[in-house]
Amino acid sequence: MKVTPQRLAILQFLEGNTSHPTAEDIYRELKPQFPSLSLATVYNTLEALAGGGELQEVRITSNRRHFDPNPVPHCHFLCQNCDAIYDLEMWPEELRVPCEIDGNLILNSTLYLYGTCSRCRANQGNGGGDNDKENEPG
Amino acid sequence: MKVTPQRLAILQFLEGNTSHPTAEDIYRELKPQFPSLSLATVYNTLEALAGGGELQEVRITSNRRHFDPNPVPHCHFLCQNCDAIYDLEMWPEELRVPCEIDGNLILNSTLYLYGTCSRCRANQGNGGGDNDKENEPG
DNA sequence: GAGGTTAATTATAATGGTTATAAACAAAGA
DNA sequence: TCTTTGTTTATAACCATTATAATTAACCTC
Repeated sequence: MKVTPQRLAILQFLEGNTSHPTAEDIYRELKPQFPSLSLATVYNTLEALAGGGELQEVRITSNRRHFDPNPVPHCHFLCQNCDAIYDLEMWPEELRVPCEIDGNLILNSTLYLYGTCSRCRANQGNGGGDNDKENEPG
Repeated sequence: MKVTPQRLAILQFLEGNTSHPTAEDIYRELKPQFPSLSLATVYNTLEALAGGGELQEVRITSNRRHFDPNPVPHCHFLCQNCDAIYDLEMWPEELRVPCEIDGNLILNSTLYLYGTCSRCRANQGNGGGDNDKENEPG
């Protein structure tokens, strides 16, 4: 796997990033610095990194793939009010892989939670708006 | 919500069905008995039933929605060898909803497992083929 | 460094599951 | 039976993702 400026830029953008961006998000962010960057390159790079276990895909929403540079198993929480995706460190004991359940060999697992995040709960309690889709977590 | 022959047929097809069909699967199965049936009707009906909590969507594969008539929380297991989806009754204690984690209100959750099913493990042990995509469970 | 091989990047077209649309139709109640 | 209202149907649109093929750049060897 060759080292290219595009791949370095994508890796650098993802490093420590907890916003769970989509390929499109990454493309939009890097395009100004990399006018020649192609969306296909972003997809190719993410595919390669995910395949190598260096990041995980997050399929918590119906129609988009998000990406998380943290490869350690943890669960993801989608706030259905503001659409933000949060990392939660909780991970059930039963899901330590590899393991065996009813004769099946379990090699991998995903755990997605849905509800209302603490920030939105506070806003709603204060009589704030119902649907703060812009208020992503910091 | 009106009772129509199409909806009854879809409900009847799903009742007790553990094969986790897609909308397309249901459409293909029912089309012979219902020549006028439209794929859009299948989607509409599934959407309505899922919204009413009478069945659950299973988004265990990358690009297709599967449906499960069993609304009780349980986890889903995809065999990456034969592509079959199995129900597993295991459900971690921590995932009983509603609950609260780090101040977030959790209302719903999904748990997907990936690996090799017992049937494929047995086949592989016997020197059988690697990729029995046709061998769906009975 | 220069040359050659091989893989990556790019722009763009194609894919395909799902959703939207609007007209035709049928269920349920009066 | 009539009317209203929601449903079905066929089809077009949507849009995230993938495939394609030509161009370009990384990396190895000399």
